[in-house]
Amino acid sequence: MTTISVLLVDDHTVVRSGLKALLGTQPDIAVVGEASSGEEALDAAQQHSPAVVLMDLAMGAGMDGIEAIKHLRQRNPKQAIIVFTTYDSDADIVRAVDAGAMGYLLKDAAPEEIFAAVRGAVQGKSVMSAPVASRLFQQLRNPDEVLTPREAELLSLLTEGLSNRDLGKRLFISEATVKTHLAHIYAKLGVETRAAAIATAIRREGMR
Amino acid sequence: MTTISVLLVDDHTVVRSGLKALLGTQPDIAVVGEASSGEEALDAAQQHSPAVVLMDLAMGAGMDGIEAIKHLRQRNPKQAIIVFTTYDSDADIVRAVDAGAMGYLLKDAAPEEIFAAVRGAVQGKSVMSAPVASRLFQQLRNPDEVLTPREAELLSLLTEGLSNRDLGKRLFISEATVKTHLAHIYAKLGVETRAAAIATAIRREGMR
DNA sequence: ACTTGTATCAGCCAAAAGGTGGAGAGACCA
DNA sequence: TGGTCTCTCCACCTTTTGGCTGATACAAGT
Repeated sequence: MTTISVLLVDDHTVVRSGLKALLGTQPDIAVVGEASSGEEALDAAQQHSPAVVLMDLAMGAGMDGIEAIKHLRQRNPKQAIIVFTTYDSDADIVRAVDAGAMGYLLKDAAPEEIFAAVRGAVQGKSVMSAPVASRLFQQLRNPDEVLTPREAELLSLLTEGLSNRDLGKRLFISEATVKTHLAHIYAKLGVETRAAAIATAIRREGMR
Repeated sequence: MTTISVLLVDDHTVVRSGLKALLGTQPDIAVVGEASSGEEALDAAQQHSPAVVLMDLAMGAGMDGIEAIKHLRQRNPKQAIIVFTTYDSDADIVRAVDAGAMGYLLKDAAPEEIFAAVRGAVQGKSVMSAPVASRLFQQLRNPDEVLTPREAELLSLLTEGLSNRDLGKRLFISEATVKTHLAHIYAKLGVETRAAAIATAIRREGMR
């Protein structure tokens, strides 16, 4: 039996110690490091080269989870990354999978689910919480209504109340392109205005 | 030295074990029970009569945190209840304090903060995370920023994505009046656009 | 009686957003 | 190679929104 080394990335101290306590009960799993931000995660991964990285997507300050995942994948593609977060937002799921996440767990997952995800990840298996899986399944059934990564990115910024101009600046694209993306997003979400899009996004997608 | 008995209420297993691990390092604090829902919390409180209840506001199903706090206070007013949650929503803070919470901690609080809150709570002291305190302070300082009932009604409909015209029809007022109310709402929320108002309302005020 | 707060309405103007109909570049796949 | 996606950009036009100023009416508290 090989021991699986795990790196925990979460800006909440309690969540980290909770995971550590839970994973500590498993003889074949060892937490080798902790990080509370994306930047720290990169350092810690460099230092410990864990087999699995358990990462929260929402980090208070600095690099967000998605960015961190991309960097981690780039440096060590063999490393399995499991997202461990509170919400099952469509956009986040798509972006995380796109960035290279192997699994997607919600924080209310049962301990057994977490263990299974860690063990599965090192074998190249994708393990995800049921609500997440059902969302992905639905997306496969209706590919027309799935936002592209770029659109999801826009929608996410949209829910922060930015104007088209600000969106353009933030994403380094012209206002015209912003409007094009928005039109597509509206069509896919089945709404006519940005207000409705934001409402739909936050309510339906669990965005915050 | 008296040992402080604590009951943990959170629907996330990892958060519970994290808190347990953290609090376990303190000789004067003992976790005497855990619950993952409001209903369970009431039972557990009855059984263990803990000195302090650490409770998450957002519980997946059934009774929410606020309801649970009210019931707990009713049964045992001497018990100190500390809210331990992820977001510092204005509405949640007010409602929790109103329901009888002694403290309000955010999940990214440092361990020392948590210990201090538990110890302070049994002495009747209110301990809260800095962002929470600053919000409460701001509310006391600026009663001007409280929405009138009519404005709140509008804001609520706004978060459903309605246009000014639709808002007018729904509330039987002219579009001009809608615009007036909106201008007041924007000023009070400190935003310039309806998009930002919706984002602020849903995120900060806990509207869903 | 006077002030304050709330709710209602109007008009004007500038800015932002949305609709329509394109179009080119790069990736990927059959 | 041809088709399909995705992302990017443009122009033109209409609708919507927001900023500003000002007004009336009613209720409640001082």
